Amino acid sequence: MARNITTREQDYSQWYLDVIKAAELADYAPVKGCMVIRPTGYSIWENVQRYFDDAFKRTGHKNAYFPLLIPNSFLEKEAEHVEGFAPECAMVTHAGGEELEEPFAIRPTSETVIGHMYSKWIQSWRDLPVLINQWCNVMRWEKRTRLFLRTSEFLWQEGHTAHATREEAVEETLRMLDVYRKVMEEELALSVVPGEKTAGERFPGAVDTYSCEAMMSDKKALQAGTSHFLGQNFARAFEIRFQNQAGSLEECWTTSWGVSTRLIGAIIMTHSDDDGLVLPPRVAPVKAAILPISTDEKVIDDTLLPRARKLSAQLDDALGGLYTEVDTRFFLRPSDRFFYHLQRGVPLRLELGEKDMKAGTVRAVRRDTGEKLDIAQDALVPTALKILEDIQASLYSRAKTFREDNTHFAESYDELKAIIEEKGGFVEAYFGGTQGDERTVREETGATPRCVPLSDHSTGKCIITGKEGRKTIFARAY
RNA sequence: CGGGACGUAGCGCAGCCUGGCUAGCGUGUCUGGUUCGGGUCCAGAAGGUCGGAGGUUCAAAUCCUCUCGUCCCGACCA
Repeated sequence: MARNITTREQDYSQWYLDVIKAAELADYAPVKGCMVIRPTGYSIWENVQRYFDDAFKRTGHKNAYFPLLIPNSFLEKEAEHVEGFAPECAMVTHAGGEELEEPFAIRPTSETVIGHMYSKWIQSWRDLPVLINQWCNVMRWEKRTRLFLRTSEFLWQEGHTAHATREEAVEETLRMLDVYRKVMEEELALSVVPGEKTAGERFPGAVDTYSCEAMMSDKKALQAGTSHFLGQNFARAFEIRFQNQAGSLEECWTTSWGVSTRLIGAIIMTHSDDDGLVLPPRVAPVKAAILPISTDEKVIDDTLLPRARKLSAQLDDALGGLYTEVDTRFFLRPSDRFFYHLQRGVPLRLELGEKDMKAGTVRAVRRDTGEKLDIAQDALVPTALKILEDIQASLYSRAKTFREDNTHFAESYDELKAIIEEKGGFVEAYFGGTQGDERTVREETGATPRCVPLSDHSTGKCIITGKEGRKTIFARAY
């Protein structure tokens, strides 16, 4: 057992922080609530980014960049938006040694500037749809922060689209939600429930908000990504209008959607164990670590290292990138080197020792299960690829099973209370209440409505009001 | 922002109540030896203006005041 990591049972929050520290994913910055994303953590983000970015491009979106500073007046143009974000905005009041006439907000999200620009760019129905995404940092002055899950500054992607019709915009909102779901499941091995947010959980300024809700290994929910149908709210506020084919002016229908570095927190809390980080191969910066093992310098130089390097090159070739690492730190004992890769979540460790050279094999050890097998060196590449795929698949199915096993149905409010208190996890129940009812549930149970799953259209008697309600998932959330 | 706790070596802590040798311990780091296929063992060494400022005192890590910051629980949130 890792002696530098608190067990999940002892203290889940501490475990989470210990895992991050041991894997050197991030560190605290000198500014309150901010973090430094260290190279290993950033590499994970780059992988995550690439999968999403590819998916956005395939659905016709292009990247652009909008400025960090937003005139304060912009935020005030949309009533709900300003109410939602003003309290957590950092403002720039001075520049060039002078007080500014109008303060600038450091963007908490970019609907407003982008809306402003769209109003200039969009004139005609021929200009639509506009499908733009940006990768950037945003700042929200949160009261309580936690590495990756909630930091004052975070990295994310925000897609902003404008359409001619309501139907198109709704379709886009749901399309991107599904893109999120797919990437999260297939690449990050997260099991998520796509659904619609209730009124109390809606994005400020949105007509409808959708999210992908994931379950962490402590059974708490984490909103892993959101997609908003903004209706004509922002188009109205920023005068994003187009002339239709009949020649009259219409307001656009807009959407926005985002995923952030929070996803790294989701990956950590979904897959890792008490020994440290466990990464799905598809997001791991190093998919396989190759460790030549010997104390004999001559053996190392003459046979082990050349072979290790060759295997590494072959594997990189097959993986289509620099995803393997030859660990040449012979000044460490093998067990210390094992431990190093173990805590960094390297999915596959390949040991190459004198015994292996004699037998013509490589000792492969899986991070997720600890399972060891000896692979013929000739067959290493296809076998390693297969194992990596298997790790990816089994991490996903483990996450899915865990989520399903910890999802319960409540017939009544009392039952919901009992499940939240005793078992935790997701609780499905019919709900058709108001925002006030949502608040009551939160105050009395600590749980909030996470989403109304898209896959379940059933209706039933609301556990609070007794009227008709939709199947809704409640959980305590991050 | 409300309630609670805490700032002492990179990290984790003891010492403080009841002021007083050269401020300790674990771990990590460095050196030498030993060991070496899932965190060896032994020896030695480096590393601290005790969060900061002010005060009380012959004397402050310890007592008092202020201040900055962190963590936990709530409210708010990707």
